[in-house]
Amino acid sequence: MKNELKLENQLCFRLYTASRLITQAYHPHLSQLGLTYPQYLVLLVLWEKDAQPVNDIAKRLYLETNTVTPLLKRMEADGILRRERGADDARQVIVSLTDKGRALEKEAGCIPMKMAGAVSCRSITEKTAPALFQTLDDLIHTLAP
Amino acid sequence: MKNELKLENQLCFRLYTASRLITQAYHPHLSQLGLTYPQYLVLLVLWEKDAQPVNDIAKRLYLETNTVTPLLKRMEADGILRRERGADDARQVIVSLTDKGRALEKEAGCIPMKMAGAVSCRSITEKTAPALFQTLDDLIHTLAP
DNA sequence: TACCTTTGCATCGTGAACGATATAAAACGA
DNA sequence: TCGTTTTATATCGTTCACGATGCAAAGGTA
Repeated sequence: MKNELKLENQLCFRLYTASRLITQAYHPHLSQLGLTYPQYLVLLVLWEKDAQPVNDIAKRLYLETNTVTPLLKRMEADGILRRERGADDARQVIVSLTDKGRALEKEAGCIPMKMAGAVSCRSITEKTAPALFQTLDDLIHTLAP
Repeated sequence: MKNELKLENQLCFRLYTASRLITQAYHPHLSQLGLTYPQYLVLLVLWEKDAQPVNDIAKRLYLETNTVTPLLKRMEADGILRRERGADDARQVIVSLTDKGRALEKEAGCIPMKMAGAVSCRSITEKTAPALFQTLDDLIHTLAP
């Protein structure tokens, strides 16, 4: 068979697998807080800047609103955030953290350190991480619509 | 807020995003063949070696059988492969390509080249790809159960 | 042989992803 | 102002992922 059709030669499969495995590694820490990984990402965005329209959150995560809307609804049902029609623009829905949502920030504070331990390996060090980040950012910007 | 809780500093978010975007880039080529990306991965495994038990395919893709089984059933319904109980071990289900499944290999042959063009950017070249592959493999082997 | 554990696969429920499509508000142009 | 287009979000259907659990065949062990 053609060499390019071998699993081992595929960048995409590596990214797909690495992404899934690292998300799985987050799971025990996040489920303690009652969160999924995509929900955690939404919180990262809102902790940086509260009260954003759906579209801004979606763009930040490179997701579509048809993915984010149900996600936000579940989080609203869990009492983590509020969804309110925009006052100036009635098309927008502004997403804001509740007290519970803000409180989760402190509880989540320890997660990055725990994860840094989990992913540490020969190839990813303080020294090599910046180049890896740069490569992935480059790839993302090349592919982003 | 803590610096580690910023989206920009997260390896996982980059992998998650890069994986989704590159899978989206595959979509137009795969949908022409009536395939999804995970289905394409299954075919990559079977094109390398036909007639494998479910478990071998799942392990190769770092997936669980509860993900792979429905995937294989859909592909069987599409006439791409066959699922048959193992003769020697009746617990196993052996997955084999049909003529249609084998024929898809030729049609898919051009996909890797097309994708290579799509992901080519400053950071990913013939020169830098091996190091990136090595890093991702290292990460995968660190995280794999 | 009878019991027990392991193995291989499947079923179920939930939560993403995402293409296609719908709906209403806002913006714009004749 | 009225009709048209754009924008912001939502709905729907299908396909993954995956934790939890079920079940039957195989493989020990007493």
